[in-house]
Amino acid sequence: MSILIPILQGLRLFDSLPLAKLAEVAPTMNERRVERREVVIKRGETDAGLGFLIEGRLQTVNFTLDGKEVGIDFINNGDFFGELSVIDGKAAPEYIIAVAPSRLVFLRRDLARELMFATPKGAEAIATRMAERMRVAASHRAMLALPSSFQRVCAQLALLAQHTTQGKVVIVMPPTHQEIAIMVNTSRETVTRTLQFLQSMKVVSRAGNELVVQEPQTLQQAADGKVAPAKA
Amino acid sequence: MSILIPILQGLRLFDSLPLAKLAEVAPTMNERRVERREVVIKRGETDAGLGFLIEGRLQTVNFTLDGKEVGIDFINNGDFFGELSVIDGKAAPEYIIAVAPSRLVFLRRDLARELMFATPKGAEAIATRMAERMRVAASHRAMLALPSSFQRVCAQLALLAQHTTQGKVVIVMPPTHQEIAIMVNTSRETVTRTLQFLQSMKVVSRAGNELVVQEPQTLQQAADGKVAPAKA
DNA sequence: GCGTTGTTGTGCTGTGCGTCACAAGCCTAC
DNA sequence: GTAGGCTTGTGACGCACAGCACAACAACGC
Repeated sequence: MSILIPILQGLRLFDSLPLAKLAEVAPTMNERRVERREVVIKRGETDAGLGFLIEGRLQTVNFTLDGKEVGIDFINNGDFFGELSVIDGKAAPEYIIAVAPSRLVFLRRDLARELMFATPKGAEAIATRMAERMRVAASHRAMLALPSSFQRVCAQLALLAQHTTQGKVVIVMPPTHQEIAIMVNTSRETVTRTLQFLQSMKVVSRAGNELVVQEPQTLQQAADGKVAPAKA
Repeated sequence: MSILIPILQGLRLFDSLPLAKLAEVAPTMNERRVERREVVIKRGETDAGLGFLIEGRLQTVNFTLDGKEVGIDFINNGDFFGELSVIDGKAAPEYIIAVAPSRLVFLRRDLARELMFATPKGAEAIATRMAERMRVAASHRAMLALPSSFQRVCAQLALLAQHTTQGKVVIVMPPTHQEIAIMVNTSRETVTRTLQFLQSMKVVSRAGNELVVQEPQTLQQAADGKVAPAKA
């Protein structure tokens, strides 16, 4: 019996799947470890299969013709990725790279399709997950439409923030300024300046490899354009 | 037997469905006609059901807190919409409004779910369609990330363009400058100026209620930043 | 210790484009 | 016709911010 099974059971897509089915597909999957900056899926690939992120963090990115990097969104623990090609057989629209050392497994396309479509439950699980992705995409687009860079950075920080059990709001493993910049379509320097401003206002503060959001509602107001840095 | 059946058969989601099933659900749907600017689905609604656009054109839009309108994408003949709430039962993330007089029908949520999930074919159809939506969303985001407004307008025009049977490339029922502006996150004036420039370069030209793209590859190059208006 | 490489911080300059303002078409209505 | 809507076109102003340059770190290896 594969050592993967307990890991697979923790994945959202699989949590409704009977153990027997899991045991059936587990032997076909093997783990892969990638370093930071390593490419996981190339744009244009069609047969990468369905990927699952066990540990680490990935980012979907794209490149414009002039070589500028464009960040799309992050993939966190337990998420799957690469489902578009699995569903429609067409080329992957973007690159997926690791932004932290990560562990992943892949499921062959035919087996993935079987899990996804053979049962109503599987279909519902995959549709629900895709709907979630669409909602993330929608909020990301709404963010890109914000008028000022300052607002976009704040909005992105608000999206990244998570509540801890102690009621604090933190961003774990904060992305680099550069990584934030390409997500919100601005320059690295503007991100730095925005964060400087937020720190001077005591809205956020650094603590090791966490970014603590001290005033979540102020951050939200900043994203909404209610709070802005002084002109001079 | 409902007069709707032949219409429904023309819809992409239904083309693999047996006639008997269609006849079963058709009586529960009734047609609705909306005028330009009328709201079809409000943000926050949860039980609108699955909508189908028979004729006309819809646009998904959102509003920022300061009242600015943000265009997301267009829904054209034969498309369905409102699937997110049907799948996950959560609130609609955006408004859907008519940009042209339109005819639509709605399918109740429970029946829609049955069609979508009861059979592997239905599940595949809906997943494929959602994958298509995701790809559109991806290309839309890639467009929003383009550095200059000029490029974004050109890229949006390129997305809207369709090939006719005579090998010409046209944009039928072109959106107003304002509508383009909110889609590409720029101002109406910039859209006007971009179009003026493109017309002066003979890249596009107006012909009645069509916009003819005379030089599709030049338009694409403009979107890629290879062609730009003169500084002065 | 030293060098190397990646990240963050800050000043300066130029300009793209958002915004305001207003003119000029083009509808439909009456 | 004239009036009141929308949509399109164009000039002028000002500022947010991209881009450049460089300094100050931190983290790693040797």
